[in-house]
Amino acid sequence: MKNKELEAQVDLLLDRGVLSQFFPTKEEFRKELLSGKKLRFYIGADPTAKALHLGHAQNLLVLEDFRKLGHEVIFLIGDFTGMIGDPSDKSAARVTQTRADVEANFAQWKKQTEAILTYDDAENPVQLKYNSEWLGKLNFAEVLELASNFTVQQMLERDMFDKRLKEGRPIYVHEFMYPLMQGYDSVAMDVDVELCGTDQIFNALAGRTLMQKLKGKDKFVIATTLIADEKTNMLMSKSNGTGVFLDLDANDLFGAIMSQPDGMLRPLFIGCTRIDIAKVEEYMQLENPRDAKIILAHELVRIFHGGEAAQIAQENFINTFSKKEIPDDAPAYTPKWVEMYDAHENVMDFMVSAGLALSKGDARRKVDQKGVSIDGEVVESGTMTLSPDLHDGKIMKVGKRNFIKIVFEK
RNA sequence: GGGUCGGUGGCAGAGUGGUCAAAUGCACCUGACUGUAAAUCAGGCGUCUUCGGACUUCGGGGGUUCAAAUCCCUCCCGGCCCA
Repeated sequence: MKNKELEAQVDLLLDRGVLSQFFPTKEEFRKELLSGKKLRFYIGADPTAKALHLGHAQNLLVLEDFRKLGHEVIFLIGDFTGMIGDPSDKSAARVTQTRADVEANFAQWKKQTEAILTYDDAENPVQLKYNSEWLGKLNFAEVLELASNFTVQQMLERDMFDKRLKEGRPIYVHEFMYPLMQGYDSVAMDVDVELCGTDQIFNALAGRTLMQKLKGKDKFVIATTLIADEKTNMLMSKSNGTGVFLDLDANDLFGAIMSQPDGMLRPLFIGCTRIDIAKVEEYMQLENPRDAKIILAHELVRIFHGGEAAQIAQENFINTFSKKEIPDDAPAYTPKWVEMYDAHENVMDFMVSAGLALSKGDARRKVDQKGVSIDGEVVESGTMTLSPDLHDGKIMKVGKRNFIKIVFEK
């Protein structure tokens, strides 16, 4: 009886569509999961940014799923590997981070992931580890020993290196070490399963090799799909303008989801929510994709900020964008008194000091382009001064989504 | 060690004495259109401005010139090839 139930849960997870590649095979992994053994899973991330994004969230949700199945799970902070940088781009290769940077970043991460990872479970909490703990202790001889398990040709098989070689771009020797380090993480933690994105398979397999050679153990590598637009195959990323970071507040997160291209809908539903697949397909059939997007946005905000926040964010969004109403929770800002002119700031200065424009020039441009309005009335001149009589309590709108309430001191 | 090419705006990448605040693409901003978007179209995208212009930018420093991203010197950094 119990087995049937487990089997159903395992299959639900394996077949959802988030997990796309299994090493050695999906069947063997499934068998292992059903064997009743408690497995040790891990997923790693380099703390190179202040905020995690939805791609991380997708993978962490899977980690949590396995935790709920009773397995031991480790969230590995790659503080050591982060100092070298995954060789995905050259600039990252030379960023060195201090211990303080790493810790500051991770403090943010923890806050961002508390909604999806259970750090405080009494029986089986998500464990945190830092890979500097073991990587920092290896001496040169040990590193050489590790390196002797691989050939240069094997390293060159990695697409990234191959591509760079062909393009005549540099490959630094220490970058070859990256897969080695990530691989050693597996050995040091003696894990049974590594979860990663498909872009990390090469590194994870290096760990599989090391596990076999050093421990005589077969590590599973389970890769999640990267979140990508179904129509264009464009990855969700900051540089494509579709990156969604987990440090957004409820309103901004809602808006960020709503501004995703339609092709991102299904991947996000599948990867970043646990809404039933059949239900997801139902949503995908809705006549207006916007409605499905609202459901998605609502669900994601609910996951990260709670149900109430999701409701409010949704109402704000509909009022602000669909009905073009002005949100009533706009942050307030007080115009400064300018002694020299014996008056309050003009519109441009106000925009700059309230953070609505980067510079006075930027403010001027926005006004010239009719992008600034106060209570729905377009501001024609940037030199118009704000006065308590005319503007107190009114809402200034800059662009489509930036609002500030003008509040004078009484 | 030798040779050679190079370091330009958030990124990629033109420009090689004045017409350069520096083409173009991406990213970004504003407007129009929409389903919020995407796509498309229009405009913008160093700072300040009394809108005439002023000021600061092309790896660092120094120089030549009426005039330098562009020429020279020097330092720093990198690619490629040969050894």
